[in-house]
Amino acid sequence: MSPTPQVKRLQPVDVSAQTTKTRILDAAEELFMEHGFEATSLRLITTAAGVNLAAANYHFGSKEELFQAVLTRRLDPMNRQRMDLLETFEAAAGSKPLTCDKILSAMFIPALKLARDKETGGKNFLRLLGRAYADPAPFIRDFLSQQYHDMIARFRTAFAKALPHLPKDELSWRLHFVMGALSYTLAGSDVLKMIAQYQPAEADNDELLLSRLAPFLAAGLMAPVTTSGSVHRMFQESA
Amino acid sequence: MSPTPQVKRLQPVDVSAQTTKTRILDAAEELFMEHGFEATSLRLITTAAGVNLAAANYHFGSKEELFQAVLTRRLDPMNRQRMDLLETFEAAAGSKPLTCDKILSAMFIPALKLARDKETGGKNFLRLLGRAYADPAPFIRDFLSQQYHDMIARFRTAFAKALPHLPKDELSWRLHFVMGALSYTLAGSDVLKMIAQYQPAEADNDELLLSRLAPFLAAGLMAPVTTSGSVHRMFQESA
DNA sequence: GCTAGTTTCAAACAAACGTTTGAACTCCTT
DNA sequence: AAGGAGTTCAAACGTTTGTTTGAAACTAGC
Repeated sequence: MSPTPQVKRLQPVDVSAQTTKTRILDAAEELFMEHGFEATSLRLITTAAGVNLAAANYHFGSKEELFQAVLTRRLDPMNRQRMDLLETFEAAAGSKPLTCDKILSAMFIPALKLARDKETGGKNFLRLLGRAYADPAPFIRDFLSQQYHDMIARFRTAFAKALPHLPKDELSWRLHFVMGALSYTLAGSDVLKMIAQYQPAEADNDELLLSRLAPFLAAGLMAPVTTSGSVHRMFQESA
Repeated sequence: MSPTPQVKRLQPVDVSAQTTKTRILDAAEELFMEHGFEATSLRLITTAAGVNLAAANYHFGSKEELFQAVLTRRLDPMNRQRMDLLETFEAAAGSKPLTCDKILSAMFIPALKLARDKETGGKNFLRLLGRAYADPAPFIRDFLSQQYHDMIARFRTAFAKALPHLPKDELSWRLHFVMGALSYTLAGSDVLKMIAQYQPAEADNDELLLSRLAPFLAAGLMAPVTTSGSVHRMFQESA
């Protein structure tokens, strides 16, 4: 009846073997992505991971801490890569300011690397990240704003050098739009069908997707500053 | 003991008086916005509305149907206004194609009207809409894609006329980015603090917010088409 | 002023939730 | 081989969830 105890270990020293902890993380990553935080139960996660229900609380403490662990696992290295890459670009450019495209590529390339390196996990994570960005739960928003704080500050100063004519507050807004469009695009993948019915084969190709997003955002960042009240004027005319 | 029955009716014919149904809708709009769909219980909604718990199921059938009713109440008229306004602009322009700014304003102005007309409900709804756009729940995504279908199709042809040089699939992507940035910006309001710490007083001013978003998006829409593989090249260089 | 139809109400329903518990089991050290 | 820390397990905990129920309250029409 006992499950063949004479088999001592099939892969005895494989450190990267699917431990209970990583099995939970992987399953949670996929399910949180698919259904969101609230709609995903620990029972669903542990069943998908093939582990006992109590293992989730044992290894991570609570459901919220598990969610944060899922995010940290990949977000932390990715943001570090982004800052490192930006620094590399700046060092290569010497005293000259970087172009917007170059700075944007420092944001996008680590995301692309993540999407292609790990076969399934990477793409799942980017989608999960995009959705977490829009989640109203305070503990998610607080966690993300803390995780992103350094990276955003770093890129803001880089963009400020690239766009010296732009007022500081205007730059902050545009940076906000950039992060929004990026998150939303990553989270998409089915709202996407609503607008772009063409070439469904490329819908899964994150690289082509970001190669279209980058020029769009670069142009937006470099747009001339509008005189305030122009939309207000438009509104008055048509009301 | 009875609540002053001799007062026949204070506002006897006020059709817009707070009926149970609209009280539930108003409370649900605010609470769904604040906590999301899954994290908002019917008990929370009915308590906030000051009505009995069973009233929600009695008037709307289920929680999902209540959510859809909340969305339809304002989304339907807003999208109709958007299409009407676009038609007005096109009629005024005669045979000449509209500018991107003009088309974008046809998208934004009805949203602005909604945000300012009804004191609190409007802003709540825009935020709720932005969050619903990122919600993974299938019934929400299906509902929204159906609600937006006609409007998106209408604006796509308008943009196609304004940007005849743009390939059709490229336009679809950019339209996707526009909707994403718009939704995300409307949903923001606290992720916002993460990036734009300046002028917190204007953080609540949707008009100024959209007046900054519109030029950003117009520039993105009019960006030159990039040769494919440029991001791929960037990636290869830095890897 | 009674009746038929609509709405409100308190109470209960089964199901699912996150978390805890204490015993069983595994594996490494001594 | 024994012991002990680390891990897994089935079972149960108390809440909370969306929804249903049947009686009470209300609002008309005749």
